[in-house]
Amino acid sequence: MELGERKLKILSAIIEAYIQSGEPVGSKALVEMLDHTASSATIRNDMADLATDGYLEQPHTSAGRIPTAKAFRLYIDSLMKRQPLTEKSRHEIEELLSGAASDPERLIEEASQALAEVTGCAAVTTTPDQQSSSIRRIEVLRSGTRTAALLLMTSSGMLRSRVCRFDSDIDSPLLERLNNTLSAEFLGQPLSSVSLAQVQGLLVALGEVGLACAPALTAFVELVQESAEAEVLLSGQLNLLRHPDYELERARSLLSFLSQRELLANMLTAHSGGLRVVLGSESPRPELDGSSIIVTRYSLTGGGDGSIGIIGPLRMDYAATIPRLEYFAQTISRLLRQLMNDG
Amino acid sequence: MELGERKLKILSAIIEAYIQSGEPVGSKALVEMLDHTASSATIRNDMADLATDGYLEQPHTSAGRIPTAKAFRLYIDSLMKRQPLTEKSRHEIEELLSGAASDPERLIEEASQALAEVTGCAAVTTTPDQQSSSIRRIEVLRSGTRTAALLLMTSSGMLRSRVCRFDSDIDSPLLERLNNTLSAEFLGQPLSSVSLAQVQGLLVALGEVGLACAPALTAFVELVQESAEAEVLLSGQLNLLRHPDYELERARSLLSFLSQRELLANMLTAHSGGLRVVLGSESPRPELDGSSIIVTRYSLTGGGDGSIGIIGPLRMDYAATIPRLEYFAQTISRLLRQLMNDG
DNA sequence: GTTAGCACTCTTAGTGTTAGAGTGCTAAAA
DNA sequence: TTTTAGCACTCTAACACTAAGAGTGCTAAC
Repeated sequence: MELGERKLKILSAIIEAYIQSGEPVGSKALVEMLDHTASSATIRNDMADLATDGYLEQPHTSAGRIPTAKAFRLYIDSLMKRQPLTEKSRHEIEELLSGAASDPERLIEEASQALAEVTGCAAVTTTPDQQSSSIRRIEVLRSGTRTAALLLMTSSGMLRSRVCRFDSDIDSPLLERLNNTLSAEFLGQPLSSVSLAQVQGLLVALGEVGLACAPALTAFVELVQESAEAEVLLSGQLNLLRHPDYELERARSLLSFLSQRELLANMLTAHSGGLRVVLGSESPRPELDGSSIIVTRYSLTGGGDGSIGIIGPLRMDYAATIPRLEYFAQTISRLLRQLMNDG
Repeated sequence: MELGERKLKILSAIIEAYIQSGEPVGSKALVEMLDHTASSATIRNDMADLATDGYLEQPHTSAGRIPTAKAFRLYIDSLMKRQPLTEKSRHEIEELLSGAASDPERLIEEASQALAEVTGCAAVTTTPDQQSSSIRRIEVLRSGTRTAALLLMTSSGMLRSRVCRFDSDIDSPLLERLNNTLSAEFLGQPLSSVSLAQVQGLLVALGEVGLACAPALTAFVELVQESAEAEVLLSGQLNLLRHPDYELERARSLLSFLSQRELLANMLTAHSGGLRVVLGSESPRPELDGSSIIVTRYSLTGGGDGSIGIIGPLRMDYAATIPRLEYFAQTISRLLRQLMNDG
C-alpha cells in the first residue's frame, strides 16, 4: 500500500484538477500538469494501480479518473499544501468581524454569516457551550397582572429572557420573594447543576405562595436548560444551491438534514478539539454523501467553547478553505475573550 | 370581454385540472370534465377565444392550454369555490397551535411552522407591528464591571434584551440613576416616539454621568427601534424544493429573494387588511415569477397587527389553501387576544 | 521500469423516424 | 347562428442510429 512518490504526485494532481473542474481527469491532461516528467502511458499504469488500491474510480470505461473519498482523506491528511491566507483576505475577515456586535451571541451569528460569505459554503456555528458557565444573575420582572419577564444572565455573558404566565394575579411581594429565593438558591451555580428536583424543592420552601409560583419555576428550569444547550446557527444555505455539484435532490436532502438541529449539534460537538474534516461518504448519514464538513472549535477564557465549521461539496478547495476557517476560529476566540475580559 | 357561462366553466375546469396535474389541458380531457355537455370541437372554439382574450396560452402548437396569470386572477377573484375546512383539519390546526408557547413571539413562530407544514408551502409571518404599542418597562441590570443587560418590555407583551458594554467601569448608583431617568422619560410612551434627539437630550440631563451612559443610551435606542420594526419570520423553505414546479434555478432565486427580509417585509405590510393574493407575474420582481403569495393579517386587541401568509408555486390549490390560511389568522388572533387580555 | 502505438470502449451530439396528442379549419347539422 | 363531426396539419417525445472524440488497456519495444 506504500505509494511511490510519483503516484502521490499523480494523485495530488488529479485531486486538485478535479477540485477545480469537477470533471474526470485523464492521463493526457496529467502529462501537462506534471510537466512531462512522465509519459501518458506511465501515468496510465500508475492510475490503474491507484484505482485498484481504491484511490480512484472511473465513471465509465472511457472517462478519466475521479478521486474517491479515500483519496480525499489522504490528500487532506498529508498531501495537501495549505494555502496561507493573503494579507488581503486576513484584512477582509478582520473587517467583517470587527463591525460585529458586542453581544457574544450576535458576534457568533454575524461571524457565521461572514464565514459563509467568504467560503461560499454553508456555515454552521454553535454558541459557546454553557455547561460549565454559571448563573450570574436572575430577575423576575412584573409585566402584567398575570405575566412576568424572566431574565437569566450567565457568567459567559449570555442573556436569555422569556415571558412567563401565572395562573392567577401576581403582586410585588410575591415576585420579590420569588426573586430572592431564586437568587439565593442559584446565583453562582453552574447551569448544568440546576435540576427539576431542586426547583421542586423550592416550591415547597416557598410555602403558601409556592403553588402560585410554579409556572415561573417551570419556566426558569426551561430557560436554564435552553441556555445550557449550545444553540446551532446555520447560515448561507443558499450558497449550496449555487454550487454546480448540488442538483436539486441532493441539495434538498442535505438542507433537510441541516434543518434537524439536534443531529447537527451532535455532529459538531462529538469531537473534543482541533480541526476535523468529515467526508460525507465516511459518515453513516446518507444525506451527507457528496458533501464534506470541516469543523474546528473556538474557545473562551471562561472555559466555554463552541464549534464553527462549514459544510459544502466534497469537491471543495480544502487547501484554501481550511486556513480560512482556522483564522475565523482564532479571531472569534480573540474577540470573545476581549469581550469577556472586561465584561 | 364578457365571458359566457360555458367559457367560464371551461376556464375553471382548465385551471383546476392544471392545478392538479401541472400539464397542459386538452379539449378531449375537458369533454370528460364537463360531462359531455359540449363536444371537443365546441370546446376548442371556446378555448381559441379564451386564448385570444389572454386567459390561456399554449406551450407549443400541438399541446393543450395553460391558464395565464390573468386566468388565475379571474379564478381567484370570482370563479373559485372555496373549499370549507373539514372538522378534522380544523382540529389538526387547533392542535398544532394550542401546544404553542405563551410568549407571543414564539406563538407566531410556531404558527408559522405549522402553517408551512399544513399547506406544504413556505410560510411567512411578521411579528405584530409595534409602532402603536408603548413601553411598559425598562430595566438596566448590571452584569459585569463594564457590561449591563438592557431589557425592554412593550405593552403588547414583547420582550427584548441585549447586552450593552460601557467604556468604563460602572457602579450601582450610576445604573440606578440611568434606570430612573429612562423610566421617567419613556414609560408609557409609544415606541415610535422614541427618537435619537430625545435620548441625546437625556445625555445632557444626566450631567456628569451622561457621557458614561452614552453607550447604554445608544443601545436603548437601537433596542427600541429593533422592537418597533416588525420582524419577518420565514418557515418551510424546504417545502419549495420539494415541489415539482420549482427546478433548482427558480427555487434558488425565490429563496434568495425571500432571504432579503426588508423586501419581504415591504411586500407583506404594503396592504392594509383582508386577504390578498399576489401572483408572481403581476409583481415587478422577476424572482416571484411562477410563484404566488397569499397574505392576510391577524390582529391584536391592543391595536397592533401583523401579517401571515404563504408563498408557493403559482399552481397552488387556492380553493383549499386560502380557507386554511384564514383559519390560521383567526386562530392566532384569538390566541393572542387571550394572552393579552389577562396578561 | 518506461514508453509508443494501436485497438477497443464508451459518451455525446446530432440526425432521422415514428407514434401520439392536440389543434384549426371546413362543411354539414341543429 | 351555434354546434358538431371529420380530417389535415403541426409539434413533441421517444427511439434508434451514426460519427467524432476522449480515454483507456494492452503489447511490444526501448
